[in-house]
Amino acid sequence: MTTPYTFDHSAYAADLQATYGHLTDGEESGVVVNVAGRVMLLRTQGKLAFGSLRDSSGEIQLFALSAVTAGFDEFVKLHLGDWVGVTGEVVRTKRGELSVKVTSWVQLAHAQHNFGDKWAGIADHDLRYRHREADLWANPETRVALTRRSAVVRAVRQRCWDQGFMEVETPILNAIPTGAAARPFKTHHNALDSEFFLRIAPELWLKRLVVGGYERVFELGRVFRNEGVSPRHNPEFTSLELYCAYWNYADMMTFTEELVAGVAMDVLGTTEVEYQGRPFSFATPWPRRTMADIVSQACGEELSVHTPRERLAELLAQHGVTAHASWGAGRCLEELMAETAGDQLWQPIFVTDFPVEISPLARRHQEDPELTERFESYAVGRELSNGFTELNDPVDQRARFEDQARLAAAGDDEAMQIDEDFIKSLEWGLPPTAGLGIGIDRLVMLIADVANIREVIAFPTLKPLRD
RNA sequence: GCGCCGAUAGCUCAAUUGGCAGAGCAUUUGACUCUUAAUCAACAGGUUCCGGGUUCAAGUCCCGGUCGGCGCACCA
Repeated sequence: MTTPYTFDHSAYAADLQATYGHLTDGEESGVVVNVAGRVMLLRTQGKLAFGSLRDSSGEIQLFALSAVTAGFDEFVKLHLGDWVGVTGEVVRTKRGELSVKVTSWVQLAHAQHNFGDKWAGIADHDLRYRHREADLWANPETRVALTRRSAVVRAVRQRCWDQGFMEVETPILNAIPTGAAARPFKTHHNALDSEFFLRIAPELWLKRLVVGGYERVFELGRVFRNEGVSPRHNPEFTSLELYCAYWNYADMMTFTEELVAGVAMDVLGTTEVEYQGRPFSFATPWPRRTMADIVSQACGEELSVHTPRERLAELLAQHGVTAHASWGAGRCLEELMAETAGDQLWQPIFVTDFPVEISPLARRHQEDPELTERFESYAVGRELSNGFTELNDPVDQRARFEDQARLAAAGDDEAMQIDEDFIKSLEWGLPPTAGLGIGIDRLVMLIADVANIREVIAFPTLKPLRD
């Protein structure tokens, strides 16, 4: 059967609901519209039929009568899920349902598979993720979450633009995976006969653009990390990275909280929400506390990066964590925070002043060379953003890379490699600069109030089916 | 990668102690001129995820595998 190549669409369901809300029971508007969508329910009653037409905006009832509707006998044989285009007058039925009284209609596409139980939808996660196109019709909350994701991305972009940041794109195929601590995906270019890695972060490229004179840049894009999959981790995810010349990390914290709270306002119209049943507020300003302060309070004793490593390792052991031989006091302090306080930081907070040992790209703190001017924001017990005053001293950067290389040699497969090109770029001169990274998927989870990252990714990474 | 749990009709789910594999919706057929998850009647629908094993008998018990969920690890 040949179906039409076009349809002269003139109205969306939600617009009709809004425009013709005033019609009283049994009233006819005299206005003829062309609507299209899927028939999600069909109730036939002899020579009458009522259908629920759903489009991207919402639903409107189709009201067909054998005396009025051309091809009525075929209309009532439509399958649930079929796409139809309908022409008819906007009316309200005697029983009060706003409807399009079908005069003519055309099947635009047939649905060979159903869209799940009309009440329960599709519950099977495997089916929902592998065939999101069906899930979107079967489970309205899926459409809400993914639509919200789009709104978040739009708001993030707009706010960055509004602050004078230029959107740029940097390589995804990299000879050296760097800019974060993670295992990369490896691939191969045939013509160049070279090994490439999918980027784990765009950080170093973006800083080179600041060296090049773009003072405010950002990139909103996919990064890839060859790590475990969990309700909070997808192997490919979207990050916002943003760099601003002449700012330090305190400036960037202010920017971060205003960006996130602003995006919540843009998308939800409020900063006060619930996440998984618990109240949560995006309202600014967010508290700022040093890592040492937080760990000290959690452990009930004064601790810092200057505390003897043995003491920190002892405390870690009390929490069932064995400090690896390669861990210095800085790494131990971070692990201790993760064990004692990290997952309890529900309301947004900036954790500041990270040890230099675990921050190879951040500039040393002006008041303590063992620390860096680095922050991470936490919300609902999870890391939301990461930022710092950028290290712009090529000599120190080389030393930091060399420390990383030693870790790699000791078996740390997430340690960074020495990137000579990047060091050379710093030799050309990076002005004082602050940088920021935000996990967009995690931000969307917060704003969409979902617990699983796959619910905010249209097609999450799944294991391919065999056979 | 490790542990726990799950997979039964197109969809959502039952099936007691190991004893004939079921319901609702969808599909098909019929009735019905204001339905709202319409209703009513009837027909049909199965490799119980896959492969082995135990047993007179396996959806159910055992072993192996596949995919998924959750937790741990890793990370954002």
